[in-house]
Order: sequence, then structure tokens, then C-alpha cells
Amino acid sequence: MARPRQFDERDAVVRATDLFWRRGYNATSVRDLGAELKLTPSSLYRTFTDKHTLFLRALDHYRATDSAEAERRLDTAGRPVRQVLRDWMLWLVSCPSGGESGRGCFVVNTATELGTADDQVRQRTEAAFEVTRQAVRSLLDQGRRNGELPSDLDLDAAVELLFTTVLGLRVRERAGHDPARLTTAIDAALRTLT
Amino acid sequence: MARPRQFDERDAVVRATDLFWRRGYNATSVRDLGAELKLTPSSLYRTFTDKHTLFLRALDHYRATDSAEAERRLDTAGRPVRQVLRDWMLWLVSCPSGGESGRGCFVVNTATELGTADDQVRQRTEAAFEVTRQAVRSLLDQGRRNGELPSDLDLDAAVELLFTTVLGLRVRERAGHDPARLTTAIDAALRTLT
DNA sequence: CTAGTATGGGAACGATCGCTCCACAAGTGG
DNA sequence: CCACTTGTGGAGCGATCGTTCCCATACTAG
Repeated sequence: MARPRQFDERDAVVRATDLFWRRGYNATSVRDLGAELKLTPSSLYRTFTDKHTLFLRALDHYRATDSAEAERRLDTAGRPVRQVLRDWMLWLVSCPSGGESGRGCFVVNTATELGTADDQVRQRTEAAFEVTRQAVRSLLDQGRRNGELPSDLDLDAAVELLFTTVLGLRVRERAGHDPARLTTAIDAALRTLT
Repeated sequence: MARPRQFDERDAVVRATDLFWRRGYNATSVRDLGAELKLTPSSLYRTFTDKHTLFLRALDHYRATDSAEAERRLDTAGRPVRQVLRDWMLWLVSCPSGGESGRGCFVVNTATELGTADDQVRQRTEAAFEVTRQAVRSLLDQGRRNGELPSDLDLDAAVELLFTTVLGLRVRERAGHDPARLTTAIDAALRTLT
């Protein structure tokens, strides 16, 4: 052992996530990161290898926090399934992290910015998408079995529609669309479950 | 007058659109553009002022072609409204421009990459969104009036849901999602119109 | 206290960024 | 043919990119 770190690695990742989320991968320079994380280049590279690896760390952190928070909100605590879904979707489109709005979803932003070119990124965005899909699916399945939702509900179709709608909502939040309209879209999506 | 151009300005914009669409704004360098458009820097700057202005030209070109093509496809020629919508949405998620897939929608990609920071870009993406919204609305309104759709259909809600779904589909196409699932989502969205 | 080790600060690397400039080429109007 | 005007090609501008290196610093183990 030797000289200990003067910074909190976890806190640095949090700040990096914030910056990458707001600006995207390509528009965020290592110097921007250095200023935001209060790290000199040498510390940044010693700790995180390089910009790309730090970006992957940021994606992982996002999934472990925001996505996890979403999972938590999708966990019914005896509440009606449709109410859970509505609260979750409303939360998604109203500044999930802190006050600031217009940031959309880090995963969606990343998926559209980098497409399918970067395999390590693609694996992570795909995993995040799949987790959400499955969470929605199990929630709907639960509602169908306990009688809250029609027993003849087409689960596959409902999952695809809701999941696709959620991605669209994330884009629209990023684009600064009127929250009232997003709420209208949410309620219309939920009305398909009757 | 003097020496005439050795290149076709329109063709250059087409190629620029293609490149910006695939890679996004920040990841596309002026030298990339020069190579793709077969233009030297001096010609590029003399003709298009700068990278940002060329990007706006590309956005405008996209709206004037791909978006216009979408409008055309939304024009019923006596066909059933739901069939028109279905064909249109299927077309949206299956490589609209040429063979290549995984490009998503240039407008959606731009909106998520640049957010609401750039006002000139924002105006254009917003205008493109609004044109689509209105096209969907008038199509649904037409269907409601000629009896194809329920007379008590909530137009606002249906428009918001379909429009949001379309944006989600564009993201998922960019992310390389299974076309069969996207088709499932499309059919589920259309089933809400009954 | 000393030897050993990892960190912090920052200069600086080569490459590339967006962009400009200028000499030359290629047309037009007189 | 001769000015004149505009386009082309390419070197090169200053700035910034991602990254590396070096050295002083600050801690631990013995």
C-alpha cells in the first residue's frame, strides 16, 4: 500500500454519468470530465483506463441506480397494476434524476447516438432494455393472474406496446415535449390494458 | 459569372445527410464529409458556410425527402385507414432509405443527441415532429368521420399514443431490435383504434 | 526514520478538430 | 484575346482531442 486516493471513485463515476448523460459520448471531452470529476488526467487514466472504459462504467452505474430505481417502482406493494404502471411512466418523463429535465434516458440516448457499432456499449444498452421489458412483462402477467387485467390479454403484444411507448416517451422528454401530452400518451397506453 | 461548379450541390447534401444520419453530428468530422462528398475543404466552406450550417441543410433535406415520403404514405388513396397506418409504420421500421438498417430516424437521432441546446436544430426537429403528429391526426380524423374508426374515438389520446409509439419504434430500429417484435408492437398500437 | 509505492499535478505528445488562405485553374463578358 | 470572376486544391492555422510521462507528494510497512 501507499498514498491513498484523495477522491471517491464512486462519486467520480456518478459525476461522469451525469455529464455523459447530458452531453452524450462524443461531445464529452476528457478535459470536461476532469473538470467535473475534479480529477487530473493522470488520476483519471490511472483509475479508469480511458474515456471509453469510463463511459462503460457510467452506463453500468446508471443501470445500477436509475434502472434499479425503475425496477423498484415497478414492484407492486399491493397497489393496482395499472396504478403502478402509470406512476412509473409518469416518473420516467418527469426528471427522474434530480430537478433537471430534458435529459431523457441515458440508455436511450446512448443507443441512438452510438447505434449498434460499439459492441460493449450495445451489450449494455440491450441488457438494460431487456431488464425493463421483462419487468413490464412480469408485472402484466401478475395483473392478469390476479384478475386485475383481462385474462385474455395478449401479453406479448401488451409488453411490446408498453415498452415501445416508454422509449418514445423518453425521446419526447429529451426533446422537451409538453408533459401534459406525454401524460395523455401514457393514459392512452394504459387504456389498452382493459 | 465565372467558373462553374464541378459538383452537384444537391448530391453533396444527399451524401452529407447520409453521413450525419449514420454517425450523428459530433462523430462526423469535416474531413469525413469532404471524403464522402468529394469536396475539398475550401469548396465545402465556400458552398455551405460551415459544418453546422451544412448539418441544418442535411436536416432540411431529410425533412424534404424522407419525411415527405412518410407524408405521401400517410395519404390514403381509398385504402382503409388502419391499413395505411400499418403499412406506414412497417415501412418506418424497415430501412426507409436504401437497404441499410439500424439507422433509425435522423430527426430522432438528432433530437436525442443534441437535446434542446441548439435552437436552430431544435426548431427543425420540432417542426418535423409536429408535421408527423398532424398527419397522423388528420388521418385518424378522416377515419373517424367516414366510419372506419369508432365515432367516440379520443382523437388527442390516439394521436399521442401513435406518435409516441412511432418514436419508440424508431429508437428500437436503430438499436437493432427484432423486426417481428416491432411488428407486434405496431399491431398492438393499431388494435387500440377499435 | 527509511525504503517502498501509489497518487496528484501538470506539461506535453502526436493526431485530429473546424476552419482559413492563397496560388492556380476554368470558365464568362467585352 | 483579355480582364474579371468564381471554383479548386492543398498547405497549414490555432485549438482541442485522447493519452502519456515525469516528478514531487503523501502515505504504509518495517
